[in-house]
This record gives sequence, C-alpha cells and structure tokens, in this order.
Amino acid sequence: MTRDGAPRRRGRPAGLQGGELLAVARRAFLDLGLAGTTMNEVARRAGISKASLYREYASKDSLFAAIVLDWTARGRDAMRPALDALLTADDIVDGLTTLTHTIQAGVLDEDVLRMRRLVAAESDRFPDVAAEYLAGSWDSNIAALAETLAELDRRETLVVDDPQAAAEQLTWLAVGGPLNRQTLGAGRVASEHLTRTGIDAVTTFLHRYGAVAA
Amino acid sequence: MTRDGAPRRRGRPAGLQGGELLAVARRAFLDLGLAGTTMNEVARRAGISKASLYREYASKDSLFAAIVLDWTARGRDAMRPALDALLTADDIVDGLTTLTHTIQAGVLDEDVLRMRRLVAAESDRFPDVAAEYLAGSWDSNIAALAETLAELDRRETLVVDDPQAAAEQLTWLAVGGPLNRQTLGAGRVASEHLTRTGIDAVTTFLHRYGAVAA
DNA sequence: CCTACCGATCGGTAGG
DNA sequence: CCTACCGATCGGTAGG
Repeated sequence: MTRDGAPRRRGRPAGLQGGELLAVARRAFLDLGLAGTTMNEVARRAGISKASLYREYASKDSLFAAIVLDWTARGRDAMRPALDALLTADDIVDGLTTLTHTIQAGVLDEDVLRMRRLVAAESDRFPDVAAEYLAGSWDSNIAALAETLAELDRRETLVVDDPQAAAEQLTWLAVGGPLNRQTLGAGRVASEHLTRTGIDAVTTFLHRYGAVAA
Repeated sequence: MTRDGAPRRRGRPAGLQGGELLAVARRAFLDLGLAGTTMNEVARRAGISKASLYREYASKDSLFAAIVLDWTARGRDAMRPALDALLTADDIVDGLTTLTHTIQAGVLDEDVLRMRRLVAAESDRFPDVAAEYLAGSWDSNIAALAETLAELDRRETLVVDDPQAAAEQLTWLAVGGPLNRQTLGAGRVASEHLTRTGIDAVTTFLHRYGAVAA
C-alpha cells in the first residue's frame, strides 16, 4: 500500500469503472448541470485520467445520454410496490391517500427534479433521450396506475370508465402544483401543504370515480 | 438610402434599442438557448456592435434577467379576459370548458414553454428571476382564477370551499399531462386529445365543485 | 460606435 | 510485447 491510501500500482487500475463511474458522473451532472460539468471534473471525481474516461465514453454528450438512460431504467417500475399496496388496502380513501404521498415523494425528490430539469433543458439536442425518459419515468408509471385503477373498477371499489385518463388526473391533482413550484426553483413545498394537496386530490378524485360518496 | 436596404449612415444609429433590442435578444435566447446564444449573435441580429450591447446590458446574465422579467411583466394578467368571460357565461359547463382551452393555449404555447424551460434550467443561478417568473406567470393567474371561483360560489353557481385549492386543481387537471409531455420534448399534444383533456378536467371539477350534478 | 484582441477555459487527443 | 493509464497540450471559441 502506498502512502495516504493511494492506489496500489499493481493489477487492476484503482479508478472507478462501469456502474460506479456512471454514478459518479451522474452526481457531477446533478450537482453542476450540463454546462457546469467538465470532463476534467468527472475524471477527477472518478480518480481516472481523462483519456480513460474518453475510452469509456466517446464524448461528453454520450456520457450524458448514458447517465439519463441508466437513470430512466432504474426508475421504470418505481411505483409498483405502492400500487400493490393500493390493491390490498382495507380502505380506498386511505389507500389512495398513501399512494398520492408516494407519488409526491417520488416526483418531488431533489435529484429526480434536477434530472428532469436537465432532460427538459436538453430535449432539443437529445430528443431520443428525452423521449426515453418520458416513457420510462412517466408513461410506464401512469400506465401501471391505470391498470391498477382498472382492477379496482372490476372489483367495483371505483367506477373508472377511462383508467388512463383517471390515472393522469390523480397524478396531476397530487403533484401538478408542487412540481411546478419546485421546477421553477421555489424551495421545497411545506410538507403540511403537500399532505393537504394529496388529501384534496383524493377527495376530488373520489367525487368523480368513487363507487360511494366520499 | 444605401444599397440592399442597409441602414442610413446619418442621424440616430440604425440598430435596435430598448424594447426592440429586448425583443430581438429574447428571440435569440428562445431559439438558441442560454448557452447557445452568444453576445456576438445578439449584437448581429440587432444590427449593433457588441460594445453597444454591453453598454445597455453589463453582462449576458443581466440581459437574460431583463428578458425574463420583461416577459413576466407582459404575461401577468393574461387570463383576465378569459376570467371575465367565465363570469358572464350563460352555461357554467361551457364557460369552464372554454376557460380550460384558454389556459391550455396560454401554457402550451411554444415560446411560453421555451421560456419556462430556460427559467427552470437556470433557476439555481437566477433564483430571484425564477421567483418573479413563478409569481407573475403562475401565482397571479391562479389567484385571479381563485377569485373568480369565489365569485361563482357567492352566486351559488359553484360550491367552492377553498377557491385557491380549486383553482389549482382545475389548472392541473387541464394542463398537467400535456405540459409534462411538451416540457420533456415530446411534440405538441394532438388538439383532439387536448380538447378531451379539457372536457375531462371540467367533468371532474364539477363532480366536486358543481352546485348541481354535471 | 466598431474592429481587433485579450485572458481563460473548454472538449478532445497526442506522445510515451 | 501489450494493456492501461497519465501529464501535457492541442484547436477552437466563449465572454468581455
């Protein structure tokens, strides 16, 4: 072992590779933005040379694309446990309220918002990346919610004629306002207001789709 | 007159100033983004020298801030005519449906979306500009809608216990999904789907806030 | 008011 | 000899 915990000089290089390199680069992009992140900085954080970084990713653009696509793949089925919980909830009001809080937490997470802003800002230059992000982060999760609402319709817990539309309505009732505020740089919405927004979303949702009066 | 319609060489400079300069610069930022817009390009489009441009705006950042604040001021009372129309509408369903379409058109306009993306992407570096944008473009318009809903409650056309919450709900039911898609670079949402979303928004809204069954 | 130019910094690549 | 890696520096361009 060299001094100061510096890497050994034998065998495999001590710098980060593969998934670890991607994680470090993601952190840099989230912290510093696309323009603010230099390949030098990514290489520095990963403990490798710029030449090594360029051997893994041919350009800064391809690194950015890889980061977003990796992120999207990880978040694709994020709502699944919460949807299973909704199907086994004793009370539909409680179940939906818990679900809205889960959706809020997922959408309004600080890193989720930063990644979303990056993708949106660069959607002109990276249309395919943005499309994949939209499909993986939003479309697939809302479709899964729609399927769950359809099942609750079959059980006659809810009356949902158009599950896709209902899923979008619940989603936007729960997160539209807070997402807009945080997207535009306002600080985190107070958790009491978030809770209140979630309850209000469920109330309105059940006025339309509830099998019994809410 | 010089050849090719080039500016005269006498009297006031032929280049743009003040509001016209701001409009030209705004167009550049909307077309090319913040990083993509150079001060050389702005000067070129305005027909002035870079030195003249820097005499009006001390930095690229201050030019950006001026553009966003000017834009925000122009859009502050954008919804007023539509809200007045709602108050004089014969039928509340028709009135609200028309309003949702107006909100959609205002929010989903291509330039509005580009400006929004610029502000969101730069909200870390320009927190005050982003806050002013949020206040002028969203808060003031939603507050005006809330006031209108409160008036409709007094008339017993609607039953609105919390006008602010109701205004947010109607807004996000109408534009949440389409705004999300377009923000993330998907093409314009089909107008039939937009219409359908607006009608669906009003239906859900009236299930909760309608004085009579919708 | 403009041309010319600067100090700084970037993404990307060379030699060893 | 090869693979993996690094110090140094390139061409080109940004704001000012």
